[in-house]
Amino acid sequence: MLIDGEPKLKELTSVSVPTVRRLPLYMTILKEIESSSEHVSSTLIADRLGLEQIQVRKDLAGIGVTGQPAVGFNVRELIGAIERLLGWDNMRDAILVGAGNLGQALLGYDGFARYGLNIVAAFDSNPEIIGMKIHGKPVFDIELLSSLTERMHIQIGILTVPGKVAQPVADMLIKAGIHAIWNFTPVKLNVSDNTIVEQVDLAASLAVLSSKLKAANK
Amino acid sequence: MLIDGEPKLKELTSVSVPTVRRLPLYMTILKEIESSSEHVSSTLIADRLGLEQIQVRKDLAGIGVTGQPAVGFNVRELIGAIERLLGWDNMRDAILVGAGNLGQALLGYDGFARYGLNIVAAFDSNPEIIGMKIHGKPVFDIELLSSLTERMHIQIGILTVPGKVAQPVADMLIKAGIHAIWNFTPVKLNVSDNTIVEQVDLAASLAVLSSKLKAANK
DNA sequence: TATTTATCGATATAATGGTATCGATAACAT
DNA sequence: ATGTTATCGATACCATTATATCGATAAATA
Repeated sequence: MLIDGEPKLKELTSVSVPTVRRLPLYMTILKEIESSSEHVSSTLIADRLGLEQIQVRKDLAGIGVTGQPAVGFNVRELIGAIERLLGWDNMRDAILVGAGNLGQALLGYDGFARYGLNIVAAFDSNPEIIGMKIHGKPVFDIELLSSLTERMHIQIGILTVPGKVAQPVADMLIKAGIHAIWNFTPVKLNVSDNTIVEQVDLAASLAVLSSKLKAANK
Repeated sequence: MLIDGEPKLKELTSVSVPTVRRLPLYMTILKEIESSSEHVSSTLIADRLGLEQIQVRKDLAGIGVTGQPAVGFNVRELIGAIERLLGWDNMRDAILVGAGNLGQALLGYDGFARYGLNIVAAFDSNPEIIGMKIHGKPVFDIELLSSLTERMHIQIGILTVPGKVAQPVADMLIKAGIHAIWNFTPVKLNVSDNTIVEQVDLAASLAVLSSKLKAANK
């Protein structure tokens, strides 16, 4: 509930989730043209991404940058604004729990650096991989999770364990001081309000694909 | 544009994407309780998933099943309806292109069978892995893509190649008769209207996580 | 210099998706 | 038998997101 007389700070009116999800797309375009031109129009960005100019303009207005009529937006200013908003300007450390197939793939994905994400270590319960290095990252016994994470003040945990243990491992993460869980398991996690959970839902994505294909085959 | 007198067939009014994305969640619950009870209420499903009863009821109404007041929905009927809508009732074959880190992880993910998806083979250009079997799936030279895919009448292609080659490989897939591309690259693909592209956008997901974390740290 | 064009921002409108209300039904308990 | 409770479906309402319109600005061109 919003109290009426309260000052509505620009900083507090958060950008909408759909907008945030599009920001990385904009970033890709911006990085591409950064070297070749100083300004960019909403039309150009929209065309490259198959979006509407208006939507792009509104998104950019939402993150607080203003363009110049007949000129466009300053590319470097845009990049800076998006990086700041997404926290890509300074690296964030993360740990990964569950170094199975998917976990190992994520450990080997070097694209995260571009997004300001640095996976410092992995944890697992399988004695066969504990002690190993996977793509250069050490794999520790999950029993050590709490002490290491707390000491390093890590806030982000990437959850790639089997679904059956997702909830208990999530509980461990939270106890260890993790504030944000990037959840690759298909399990709906039960967490308190001050923990952020972002779900990567492959099943949902596949469902959309399947239903469209089914509809097209009719 | 909808002509006024036209009959509005129930079959053609497609279910909304947000609804489709929730169907796999419902499925999980339904499978869990299938053996223990014959009916299920929207309240129960909603509670388990942290959703609203009304939303669940509306979704289920949308896919064409009706419940019984004071009783609930028939579990098996629901399962059947969702499976049919998503095409999970009969297996769909798919091929995967790009057997790198992520590709190998997906090849090893046995959960897809539950979603009616069967990856029959992988393709890559790296001579070191061509000819190998990864998690039991053969890896072929990408040059063979067209002939094999066409002969097997495969419709779904999973794209896990590096971003730089995403577009040309997508073109190859389409030429080979693929109708639906599950795109794990961060590249916006340019395809004709009759090709379905479903994007798995990790960057978008991470962006949401980051921005929420940033907001929480304020 | 005047005109055209590309572009923006502000405001208004439309579409979509989510939520609330309420009457009806059937199981269960009194 | 009657009342209470859980549940559904239909309708109405609200919130969010996307799109359209239009006047203003500045660059480019005639």
